[in-house]
Amino acid sequence: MTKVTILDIAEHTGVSAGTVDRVIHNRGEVSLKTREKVLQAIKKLNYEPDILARSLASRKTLRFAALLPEGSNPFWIKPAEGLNAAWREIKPFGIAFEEYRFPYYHKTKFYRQLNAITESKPDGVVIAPVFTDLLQEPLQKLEDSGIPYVFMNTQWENSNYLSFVGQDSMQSGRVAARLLDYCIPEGGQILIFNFISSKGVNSHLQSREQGFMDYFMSEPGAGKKKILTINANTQINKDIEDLLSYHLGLISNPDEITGIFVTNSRVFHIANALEKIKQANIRLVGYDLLDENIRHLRNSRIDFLIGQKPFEQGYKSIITLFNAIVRKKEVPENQFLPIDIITKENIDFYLNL
Amino acid sequence: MTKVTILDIAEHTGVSAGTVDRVIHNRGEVSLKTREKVLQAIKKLNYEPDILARSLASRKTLRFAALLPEGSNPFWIKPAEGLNAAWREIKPFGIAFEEYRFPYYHKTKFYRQLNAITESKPDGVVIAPVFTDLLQEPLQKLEDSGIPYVFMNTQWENSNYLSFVGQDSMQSGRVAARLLDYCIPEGGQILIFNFISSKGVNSHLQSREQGFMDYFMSEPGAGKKKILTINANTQINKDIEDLLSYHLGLISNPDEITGIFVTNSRVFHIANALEKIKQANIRLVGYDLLDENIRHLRNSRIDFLIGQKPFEQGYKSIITLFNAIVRKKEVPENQFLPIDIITKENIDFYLNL
DNA sequence: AAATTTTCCGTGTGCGTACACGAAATTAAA
DNA sequence: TTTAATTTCGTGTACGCACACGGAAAATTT
Repeated sequence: MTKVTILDIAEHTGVSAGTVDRVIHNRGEVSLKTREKVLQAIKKLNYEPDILARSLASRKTLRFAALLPEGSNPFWIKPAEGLNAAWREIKPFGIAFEEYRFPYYHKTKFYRQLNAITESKPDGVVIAPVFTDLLQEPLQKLEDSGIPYVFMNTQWENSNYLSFVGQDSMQSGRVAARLLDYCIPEGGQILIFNFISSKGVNSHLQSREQGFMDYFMSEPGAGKKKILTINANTQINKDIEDLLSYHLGLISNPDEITGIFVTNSRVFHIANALEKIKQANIRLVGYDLLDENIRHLRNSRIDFLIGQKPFEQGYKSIITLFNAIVRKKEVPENQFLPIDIITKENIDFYLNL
Repeated sequence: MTKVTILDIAEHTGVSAGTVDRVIHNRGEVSLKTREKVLQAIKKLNYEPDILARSLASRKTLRFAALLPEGSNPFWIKPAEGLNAAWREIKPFGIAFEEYRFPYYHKTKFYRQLNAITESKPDGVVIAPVFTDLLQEPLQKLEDSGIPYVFMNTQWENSNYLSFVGQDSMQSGRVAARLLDYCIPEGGQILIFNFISSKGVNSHLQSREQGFMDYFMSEPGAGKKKILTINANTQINKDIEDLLSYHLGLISNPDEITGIFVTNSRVFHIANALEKIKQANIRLVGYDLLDENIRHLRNSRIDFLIGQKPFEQGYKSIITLFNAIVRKKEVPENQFLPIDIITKENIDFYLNL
């Protein structure tokens, strides 16, 4: 039960190791006849190359690149850590890795960096496609060079990505809906709060909202709750407070609103505002384990956070490239990460994911 | 910025590769003076061995073993898959792996298998210590042989395990409590249902119950709910139905019980019984993604399941051995996996974890 | 001082694969 | 048929490390 090597199948075929190597790598210079014989022997002896010896002997180093926002945006710290953690593991296999960052809202630099990546001709790319308009052309250039790329966190349908690693946005909205539905009594009113931005991409916010609405449309018995949506284009505390006060005041009975769903990680702004305008007893659900959100979850001003496993998004993206390119495995087109429901009680176990 | 090899530090020290190799492996036959010089050079040049070349050159294969219940118990299928998935990844490094199984309730065979493992003198072991009494002695034999072992799923404090991979049972009880607390109105009554067994180990059931109770003791405003505990030593449908009917009947107002917490994966029994005795509108929380539980979650007879990431438990246990033994890394003493909160809406993303 | 032992160290080979180089075999051109 | 041009294949070396073997140097004994 010893390991089958390249020499075994050379012997078995009556040729030399070099020849076998040539057919394995499709490097030509082998007659069709012997080529067939070698291939048969490979199948028969069930040979599979030793990945260790392979990358030891191969002098060339593969280069991976990643395009993602700068760490100044707190959400993007974890994915970067995941990328690098995965890289450390595959580094011994002769993989180089370079990050290309851009300021979160800076569309121009995003495209510039993407082109820079294409020009550097890496062997694989991870992209967080924060901006999706005008993505067609630079992405096409990548594809023309035959460079595979993985989408991380956000998806861009109209393209031939190798794999997508992230969350099912619409379904995460349904999860949020379920939680609020359980938490608040019949007749309660629910607020959806969208922090939209003219500069960034908001498509996943829409998906989340839609999933949320879907739930209340389809779940039997849940339709009795009224739902109100606010789209806000501000992050200024005072504005948010006023906005909330106004909408809470609109309702005849101010106690009626009993739940708020914030469709992104800015939920801490709402928590702050609710505290300021002295509104307790409103269930609050939002996204992501930012420090400020964690704080509010711990002191119960936020009730649920939905986690996206940002670290794993990065980790898995790199591993996907590795599996596809080095191990030559099939990789799934979509890798949906779990939609984590996080409370004060279980948050400690999600902090590094 | 090229890679530092054993030859680089040999040159730098003025000795040969063989000598460097001897000090790296503490194989003696090196004078104290040159030994020091080599060690300094290693530090200075920041040398770290190439794990690929290392395991390629090393002829010896390490052997890992795992002790866990048979797959006839549905819970233990996933951990076994995780073990094997991890093994496939590290197999190229010359790792062999053997499973030792035992019938879930068969204490004698458990110990017999544990001793068999010890006698086979593996290089690392994963143990699911389902039975903890009398564990002292066979475990001591393992330790005397200097064989490191990882606890999977269950912990056994009184021992020098390398690492524990599993869930914080008590905290998971708190999570369950939080969920029921949110779901049911003030004045509602809650039932804790323990499926105890005279044959198996119940310690984590106790922890879960205690965490559950703790929550209601400490969380402000939550204490207003009455809590009742049932310990059942049966898995016969009729018995369970009678038991539930009886306790539901005990209460003056039968509608008062609005939540049931089942402390293990047998929650499907309760779901079945509730259906049989025509009790809807009772929130039900339990553990683990068994097929029957999933079914009930999907048709809303179970509201929340708490997931333990059984696949990852297996996966991480093997990887932990690998990191400790092959990569010679520090491994954390306790590796608590997330306490997943699972509903109908997000279950699809947890099925393989 | 020679003989013996002990300590210390260098050399060489192999792990399984990649790839360059050149030789042999085949085919095409003369 | 001879020679040149191609095609096809074998050999050798390298990747970074582990380990066996044996030899030189030092320490110890006669």
